[in-house]
Amino acid sequence: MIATKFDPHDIAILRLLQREGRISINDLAERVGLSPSPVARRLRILEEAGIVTGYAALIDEAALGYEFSVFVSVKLDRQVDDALARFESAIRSFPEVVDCWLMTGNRDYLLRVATRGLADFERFLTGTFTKIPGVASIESSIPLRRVKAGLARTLDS
Amino acid sequence: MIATKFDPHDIAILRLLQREGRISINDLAERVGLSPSPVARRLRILEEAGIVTGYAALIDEAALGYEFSVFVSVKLDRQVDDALARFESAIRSFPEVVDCWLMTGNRDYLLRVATRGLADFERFLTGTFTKIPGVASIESSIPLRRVKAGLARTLDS
DNA sequence: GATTTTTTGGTTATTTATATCAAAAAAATT
DNA sequence: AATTTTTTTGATATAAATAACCAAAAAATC
Repeated sequence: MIATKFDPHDIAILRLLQREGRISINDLAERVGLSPSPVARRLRILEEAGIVTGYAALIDEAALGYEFSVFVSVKLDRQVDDALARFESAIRSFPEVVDCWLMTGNRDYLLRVATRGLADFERFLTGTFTKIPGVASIESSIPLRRVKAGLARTLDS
Repeated sequence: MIATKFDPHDIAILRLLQREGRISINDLAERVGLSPSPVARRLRILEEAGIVTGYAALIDEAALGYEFSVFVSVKLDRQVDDALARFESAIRSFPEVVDCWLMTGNRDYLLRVATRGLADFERFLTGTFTKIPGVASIESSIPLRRVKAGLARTLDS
């Protein structure tokens, strides 16, 4: 099932929903220059085709107290499928791990961990993270500030 | 204006909205065990207090063709405010840059760039990115696969 | 150029959101 | 401990949005 090509109306719909995920169909329709019916139908198709995978409320991490992020790069003992799968399964179960990528190069994973502060981070690292079997070494980098907060590529240009 | 403390109802509302950003107030109410009115009011307050900063449709990057991400770490010539501000302003204007952090340590910025492929990435790098004044050196790391896709810390635990 | 297919936009029934207010619950005061 | 005050809730009514249907228009195909 190859995704059929999007026309400019679809792009306009996606672009608006990327920034205003709770906008009404009526408002959407007005701003893309169509009537509500076709917009609702197009959106339903985009959802069913898996282009729009969901909707999320954006919540201020700092307001919740999770303003302290750390980038952690990880090296595993062995890089066989089994070891990767076990590591990834653990990662997915930790709410502290916000984002995680399998990397090329000399490090195996890059992830971002969000906690309430250095103390919480240490607790997570020593109490939980390093207990994952197969973790050979980790390297932490601490950001000062987020410059641009992205979910996915925006349809801006 | 300090954010007033959240009670369990607020947490439940935020948790659901984090995963189902377009859920109706009625459904929300049913699932948090309140009637619609107080849920609507609580949500409005959370929005006005800046806890909920917005809503976004989650769009499959791959379906749009932007399946190729690169992590780029950047070092600037100088680290004076002026240089940082100019760099960050440029970064914010590039839709290719999905995410960007100001870092401690020997590198100044860490960012993720999403493009259609290696060719597009090279075009962006040589044609756009390296033209930003003050960029001294860059280092690219290529991920194989995203293991966990995060927006922000989830309220799972 | 006629026919088929796709897309649109109007209509209506149903669902959802918003504003208001009285009752209940919680907190504060005496 | 009882009363007052404040806060939160839930019901109701009104307005708005959504979803399903269908005929008309546009686009594509032959």
